[in-house]
Amino acid sequence: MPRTAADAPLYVRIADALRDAIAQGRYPVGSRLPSEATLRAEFGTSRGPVRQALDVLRAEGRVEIARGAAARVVDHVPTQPFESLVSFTEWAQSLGREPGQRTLVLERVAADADIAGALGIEVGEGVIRVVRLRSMDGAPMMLERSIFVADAGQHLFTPGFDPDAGSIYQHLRASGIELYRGRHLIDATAASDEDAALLDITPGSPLLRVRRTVADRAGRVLETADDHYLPELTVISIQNTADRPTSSLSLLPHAPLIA
Amino acid sequence: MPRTAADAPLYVRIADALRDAIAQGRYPVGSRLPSEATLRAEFGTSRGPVRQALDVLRAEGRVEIARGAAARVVDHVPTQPFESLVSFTEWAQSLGREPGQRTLVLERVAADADIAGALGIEVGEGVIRVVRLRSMDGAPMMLERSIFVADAGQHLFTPGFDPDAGSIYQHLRASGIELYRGRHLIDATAASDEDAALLDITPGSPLLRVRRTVADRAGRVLETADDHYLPELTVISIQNTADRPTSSLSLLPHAPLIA
DNA sequence: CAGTGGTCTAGACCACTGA
DNA sequence: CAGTGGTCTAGACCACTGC
Repeated sequence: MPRTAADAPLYVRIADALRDAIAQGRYPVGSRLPSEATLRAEFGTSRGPVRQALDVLRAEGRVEIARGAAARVVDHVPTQPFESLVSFTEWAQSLGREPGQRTLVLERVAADADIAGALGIEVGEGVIRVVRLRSMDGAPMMLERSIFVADAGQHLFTPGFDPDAGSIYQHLRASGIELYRGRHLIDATAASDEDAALLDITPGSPLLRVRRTVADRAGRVLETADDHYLPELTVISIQNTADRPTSSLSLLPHAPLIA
Repeated sequence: MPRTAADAPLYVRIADALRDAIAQGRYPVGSRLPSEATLRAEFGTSRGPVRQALDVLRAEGRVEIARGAAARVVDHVPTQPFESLVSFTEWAQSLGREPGQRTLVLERVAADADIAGALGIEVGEGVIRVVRLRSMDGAPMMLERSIFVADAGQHLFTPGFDPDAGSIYQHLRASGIELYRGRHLIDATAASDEDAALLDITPGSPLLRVRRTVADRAGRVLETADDHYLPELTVISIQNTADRPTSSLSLLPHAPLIA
C-alpha cells in the first residue's frame, strides 16, 4: 500500500517512492539513484516532476546531485520537522523516546512589561503561565517556562485536558490554534537556585538555554518560552555544505530581543 | 551596473534583480512582488525561470508564496552562508564588525586517540593545533581550539602568513584546500581554569560550546574544533515555519560523536 | 564521447484567493 | 469570477562527468 495519497501531486509521490526505496536499502548510501531519464520512463511522466522530486530529496539532504552523473545517496541525518523544534513531546516521539512531564505551574496571571513586550500585548493583559519539568525515558532533561497569550492558553484549562498526559501543542492544534512560525535563541546560562533544585544539579551549573517564540501565520506571537536543558543530555546539531547553506539559521552577537 | 555576471543563469539574474529591488525598498515588507505573468513579460522569458527565481527568494526566507496572490515580501533575518558558520572572521565581517584574534598556540603535534578519532586518522599522525582568542570590535568573545589534519594545517606555516592578521579559512581556501561540509554540535559547558583566565571570567561560569567538524566534498575531515563563546555576547538563532522546516538542523539527546 | 544533469521554452489545466 | 500560483507536458540546447 503506498504511503502517499493517490491524489497527491505526482512529484510528491515520486519523492516518496524514492525515499522509501532508499529507506529499504534498495539504494544504499553511496550508490546512485536511477537517472532522470530512467525515472521518467519508470513513472511515465515528463522531466519536470522527476526533477522536482529529486529536488525535494536534495533539500532534505538525502541525495547529492551534480552534473554528469545520477543523484548519489548520502548518509542522512534526519531533519527535524517544525513540530519537533517546538514540541518536546513530538521531538521525543520522533526519536523513539518516551517523553514525560510534571506540571509545576499552570496559572493565569497579568502580563508584566517583559512578558507584554515579548508577546506584543499590553501590560496587564491576562496570559497563561506554564512551568513544566520535562523528562525523556524517565530522566529529567529540561525545565520549560512558557507564557501563552490568553486566547491560545485558555485551551489549557479545557475540562478533561491533563497537561501531564499529552502534548500541549497537539492539544492547541486540535483546538484550532495555528502555530506557524518558530524562532529559537540559543545560548548558555547558569542554573538558578530553582533550576538547580528541580533538575538536581548545583546552582550556577551551565545550562543550555533555548528561548522560543512561536507565532501564527499572520505573525501574531502566541507563546514565548524559556527552556533550560541539561547540557550533558542535549546538544543541537547543525549541518550544512558550501552549496546548500542552512536556511534560517544565524549566529548573532549579543542577544537581540524577541522578534 | 548589474551585480550579477551577464552569463549567470537567467533565473539567478531575476532573483538578484528582485532581491536588489527589495533591498532598495521598492517592495517594502508586507507588499507584494509583481505576479509571475508580469515578471515573465518584464524579463521577456517563460514561466520556468521566473518561478525558479521566486523559489530562490522563498528558500532564502525573503518572500512567502501562496496560491491566489503574488509573493509577499516578509521581514527577513539574513541567513548565514556556509562560510559564516565556519569562519569567525567572515562571520564578523558579514555583520559589519571588526574581527580580531590573538594566537596563543600554533604547533604541530602527534594525534592522540581522541583527535585521531575525530579526524578519522591514525593515532600518532601529525596534526596542527591552533588556539586563538577571538574578539569582535576589540572585546574578547570566544576561545577557539582547533585541530587540522597535516596537509591542510601545514599551510598555516606558510612564510608570510600571520594567523593574527587574516582569516585561516581564507588562507586555506587560497591554498587550494576545499572546505565543503560543516557540522556543529552546540551545548553548554562550564569554564575551565584556562577558559576563565583567558576570557576573564570566573571558573565554572557557563559558556556556549560549539564543536565544529569541517570536511571536504569527499567527506574527509579536515578540521575539528571546540569553540567556547561568552554567552552574554553570542546567541544562536533559528527560525522556521510549519511549511518550510529548517534543513539540516536537529536537536539530539546526548552528544553523538563527531560524524 | 555517450550519457548525465542544468537550463529554458511554450504551451496546458486546475485549485484557490481576494476584491 | 478574474487572476493568481501549483502542477504537468514535450520538446530543446548546453556543460560537464566518467568511462
